[in-house]
Amino acid sequence: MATGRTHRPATRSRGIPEATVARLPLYLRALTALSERSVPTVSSEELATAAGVNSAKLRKDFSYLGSYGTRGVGYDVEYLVYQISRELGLTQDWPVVIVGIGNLGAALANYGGFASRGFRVAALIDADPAMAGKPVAGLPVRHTDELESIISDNGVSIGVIATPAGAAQQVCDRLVAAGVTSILNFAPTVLAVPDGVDVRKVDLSIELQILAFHEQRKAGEEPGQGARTAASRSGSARPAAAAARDGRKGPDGDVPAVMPA
Amino acid sequence: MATGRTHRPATRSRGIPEATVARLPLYLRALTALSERSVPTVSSEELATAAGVNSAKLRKDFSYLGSYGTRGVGYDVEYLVYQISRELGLTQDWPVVIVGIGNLGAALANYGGFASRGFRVAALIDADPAMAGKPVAGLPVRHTDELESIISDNGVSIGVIATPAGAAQQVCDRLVAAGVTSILNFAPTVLAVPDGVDVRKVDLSIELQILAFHEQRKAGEEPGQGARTAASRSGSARPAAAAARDGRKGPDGDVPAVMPA
DNA sequence: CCTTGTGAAAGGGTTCACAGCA
DNA sequence: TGCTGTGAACCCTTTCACAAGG
Repeated sequence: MATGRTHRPATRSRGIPEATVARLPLYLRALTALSERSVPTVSSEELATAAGVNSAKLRKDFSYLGSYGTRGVGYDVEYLVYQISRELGLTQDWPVVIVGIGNLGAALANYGGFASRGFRVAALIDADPAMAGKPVAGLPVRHTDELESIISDNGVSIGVIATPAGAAQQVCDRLVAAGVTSILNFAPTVLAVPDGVDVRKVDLSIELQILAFHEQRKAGEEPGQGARTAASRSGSARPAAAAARDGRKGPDGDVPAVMPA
Repeated sequence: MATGRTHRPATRSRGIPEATVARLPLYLRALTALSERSVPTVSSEELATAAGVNSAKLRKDFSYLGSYGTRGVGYDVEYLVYQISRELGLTQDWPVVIVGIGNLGAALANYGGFASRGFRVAALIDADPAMAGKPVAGLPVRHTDELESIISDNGVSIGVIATPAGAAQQVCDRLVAAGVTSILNFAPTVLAVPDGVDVRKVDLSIELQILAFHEQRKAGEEPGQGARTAASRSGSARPAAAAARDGRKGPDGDVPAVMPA
């Protein structure tokens, strides 16, 4: 059948487990904040708290990068920021294209965290001719016809898809054919890509559904009090709570999406 | 400070592993598409392909829900749609509030997949007085002052935060105090919440950084082996030169986000 | 003392492979 | 015959607990 690949070649390269890689950005953010406050060193305990994980996990994660800490003291903030940035490949600048400039695409284009950390929006692309030339976040929107040339001219290897579900696969195919090897997909569809291409997805409705699942459980076993009904009020129910972690996968098509491309 | 829970008595929920719960929405989407095409039954193999997972995993997942399939035949589409919807708590309507109506908030408000399955946007809330009353996606934007009353009047238990990072924790606290027990956070911050409250986060820059990590690896070892994909030129991994951005600037847990709340 | 770094134990999740049944 | 449902193996991740070392 259709490829359906969404895998990664096994990231065998040199250790570092996926779960750890997924947390490095979190550590980096916390460290950057400390750095701005000119904090020289942090303990695994403090940093872990700031990043929302537990210290054992953090130390284990860092152990995969090397021994960057000092026993009895902690980690040097600046040094760690550098090491993690390097590990994540953020010491270089990655040009990115965003396809589908609707509300979502515009929001992404305006997103500050973007430009600030290793990424640069090389171009905004939309299929609507009426959008062409219109400035969004300081950049003129380019028409889809130019997609291929934009990618090769700028050496873009990362693409963001913010089109409606119906256009996603088509856009994806063109991006890949033009040389993009990493895709961040906001459209609620399972993208089929050849081996060697990484796809990560962000799906609003999936997240909401997962929350609804847990919410339902809470309502179902409300302690004492009577009246509950879905969404009555009642603060915390049973700590049947949570696990907010990240689960990745590829959704499939249906749900109307967010914007025109 | 401190991230609320760090420990959980183990997902006692009611059997169903977290990983499975995270995939149910995928199956549901694929099934809904089949349902619309009036396909009566589907095999684990077909459905798995449509959902982007492998059949063994899918069958194992379904086994936690019960034995809804027929050996030698497959699964009844309509029946499964119902069972999964029920399991996810989508047979009831969940009122949701979106706080922070900038580009992102507006995109979320316009998101069709929302209303279509179990969720209903009860209100759009923003801190900017100028926004008050302005219609977005057919709903008038309400001012933050009304947050508490909106939540209790509508029995809202799920809230979406699409504000800048700086306002997120504060908004979160108010939501929780007002009775919200599930939060979907789009702001790049670690939210601290009391036990019993679920938080899931969607973070653009984290996803991009993870992609960059893998992209960097690809660039590093570009194996001769042609035909590694449809991606014509392996010119992938072509980080533009560039040192980086200016020293300071404020990329961090305080990244200028997407919109005002 | 203090905190890191890490073997080893414990838990989940994924995959295998086949028994069981329509 | 064909496909589901599932025990068991396997593998990845998290947690524990302590030795190592500033």
